[in-house]
Amino acid sequence: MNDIFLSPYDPKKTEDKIYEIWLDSGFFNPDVCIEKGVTKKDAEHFSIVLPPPNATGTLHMGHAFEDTIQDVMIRYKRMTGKRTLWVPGTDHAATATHAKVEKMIQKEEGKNRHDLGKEEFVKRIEKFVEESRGTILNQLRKMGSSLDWSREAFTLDEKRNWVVKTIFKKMYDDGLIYRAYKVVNWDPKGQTTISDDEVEYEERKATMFTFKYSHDFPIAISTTRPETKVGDTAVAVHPTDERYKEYVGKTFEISDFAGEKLSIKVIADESVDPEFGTGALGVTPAHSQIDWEIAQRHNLPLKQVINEYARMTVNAPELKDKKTTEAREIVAQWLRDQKLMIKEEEISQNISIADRSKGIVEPLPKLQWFVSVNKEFTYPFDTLSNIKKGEKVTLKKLMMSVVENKNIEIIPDRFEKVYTNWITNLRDWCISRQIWYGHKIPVWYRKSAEEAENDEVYCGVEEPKEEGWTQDPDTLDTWFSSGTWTFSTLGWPDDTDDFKNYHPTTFMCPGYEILFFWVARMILMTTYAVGQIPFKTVYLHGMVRDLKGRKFSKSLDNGIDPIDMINQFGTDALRMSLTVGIGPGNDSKFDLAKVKAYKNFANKIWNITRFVLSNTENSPRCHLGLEKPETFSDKDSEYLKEFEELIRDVTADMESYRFYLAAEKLYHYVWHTFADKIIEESKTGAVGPYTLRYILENSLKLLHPFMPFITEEIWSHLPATPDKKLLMVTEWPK
RNA sequence: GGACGAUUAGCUCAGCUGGUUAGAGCACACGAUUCACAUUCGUGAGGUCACUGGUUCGAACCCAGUAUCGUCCACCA
Repeated sequence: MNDIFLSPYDPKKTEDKIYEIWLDSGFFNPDVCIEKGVTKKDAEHFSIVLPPPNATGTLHMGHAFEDTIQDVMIRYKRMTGKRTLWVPGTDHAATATHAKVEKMIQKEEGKNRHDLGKEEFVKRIEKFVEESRGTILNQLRKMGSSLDWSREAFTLDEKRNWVVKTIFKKMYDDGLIYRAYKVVNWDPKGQTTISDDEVEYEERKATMFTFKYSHDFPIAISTTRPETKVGDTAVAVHPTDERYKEYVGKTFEISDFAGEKLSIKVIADESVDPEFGTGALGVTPAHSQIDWEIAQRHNLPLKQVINEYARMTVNAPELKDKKTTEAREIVAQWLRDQKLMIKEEEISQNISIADRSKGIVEPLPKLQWFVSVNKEFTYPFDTLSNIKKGEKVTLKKLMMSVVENKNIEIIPDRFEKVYTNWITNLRDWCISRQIWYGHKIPVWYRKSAEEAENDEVYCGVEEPKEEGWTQDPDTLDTWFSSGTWTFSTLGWPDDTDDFKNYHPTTFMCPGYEILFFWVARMILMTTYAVGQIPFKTVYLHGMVRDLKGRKFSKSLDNGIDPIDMINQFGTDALRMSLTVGIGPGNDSKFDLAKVKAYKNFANKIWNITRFVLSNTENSPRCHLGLEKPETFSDKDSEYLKEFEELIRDVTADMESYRFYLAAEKLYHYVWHTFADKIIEESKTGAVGPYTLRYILENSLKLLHPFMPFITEEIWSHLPATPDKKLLMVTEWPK
């Protein structure tokens, strides 16, 4: 027996060394596995593309959790002989990175991005991203992740940029990407548009004002934002509302409303709720999504009164350049002074917040790029089981059908409903952003004499050759590129071996919070551009929270660094604590005691090995490796049979992605059956050395996906068996 | 307003398609231990499985409803 077993297990002496051995072996790369004969060339594939962590700093406990789940599946599948590939990568995370670096520069140098200029600012971001990537990739290694580093990708590298441009052009040519002047979500703090998904809601107290525009105006309206009312062009009532019927169709000129001239047409629209407020809605087409839609239906003029900095643009001197919050009180006071105010009441309402900057979203009309989810086009592929070549489809239909028809399995399945409900209500996706870091929109304009809307437009993967074209200054929503992740990492649009061999990928493991942002977008992009599903199974994991059930956040300062945990307890202990008993879609509370318990478990395995080796290595019945005795004692037979059952159980759990149960069973078996019963009984001679060695060796195999370091370390110290090789590529027991 | 989830031991949670006396870890009590391991072992206490009704030979599990907590979506101006 190696002397190493005489002292307690020390992860620090083991983990980095073992990871180097794995790297040197090359077995993280399936090509090497095939070359060296540990995987059959024609074996079924199992592939995962790592959800790329944002290159904005360091990995947190949620990443550690996510990485563990994936590595558990990857290691298990590799051992069962699958052609197993796990592709690493990082995400440029446009908005998040942009904001983070701008904040850092502001703090350290007191400058904003405009002080630096576009070129310099983007350079600084790239430098920051490069550093973060290094940190993140290093942390992934510490977690033991068996990622194929030779295939590493970045969402903003040249290859991925090529894919993004290719798909943008394809969608543009298909009429699925269009440019339009519409009311969008504008984030005045981040100075960019954002998509509907990036809007969060926060409940706040507000005042609901009820008033009339003028004493001559017959209808009272209610609003929480009186300052926007200087931009009203209509009042809408329900068509059946008897109270206002006589006014419908009439236009009222109001010579002075808080210093502005208004022209208000009374219209009838089904969308108005006659029960709410006065039953009449002041329509502000430029500053409300819903009002914009009403205005479209009734051909109403639009009057913008607020700018990108959330300041008033009207000419009235009391309001001009005022912040909207100031203007609100000025208009309210004017209404009171004019005796036009009818009622003021405190209500609680949801206000829209930009998820990244936390700025209050200001709906503004802007000329932006959109992906149309409801426009029909002819499907060009014959590779999806439910949609035929030549069929008329929409992006929405594509996204819906592959989930409804179970081409893609979502675990836990309750999220299927959440997904389909979201798709049903999906509106066109605003994809252009006014930030500097990200994929540039592959569109060029040539000036026309008139307004921007009439510019000549060129969309292409490469810039136009002739003179006089200017590229669109905007960048793309980061999720546009993330949506291509499963196939852009595998070489598409080229007909590469990787793409043929590993796509559709088998498994995807994101948190449920990015079901819409990312999972849905991957399904959209892949079914549209490639004619395949991106993955067969999506395993949505929950969030790791602190012991009080709160999110980990900087403001609470309750973060726990996975690397600290690794240093204290070892990676294997951390991995077990993040696996056992945490089912899909469930949030978990991170408990130090649990990590400690699995550190103890690691030591238990260590000592079991010490006992088994010292009691079997000189046993005459146990020759080199494992020579099976001719007859077994009753106890031997019983325990071996019990172990077969464990193998079957654990294997079945792994096959159906119930690794959180498999890990628990193994823990319980190894400690309370193997150590406490079988080994104790072996001391009386009732259990033979073959049984001990057999159970030890096969337990190591079963535990390896969960606790790769200690199992590989112990494996390397076992007396040689005929097919001695790394545990990570040893066959899974049957 | 809509959808979904949770409610099981003091705490954190398992319990996969309904099947003996409901499980684990931590914590607790008592005891053991030079002979693999004090990062140990044994024993024990501790539960109306939120509540009400129903289906069934049988319910923590299925159905209907109630309560509390939580999440997501929509958003009324």
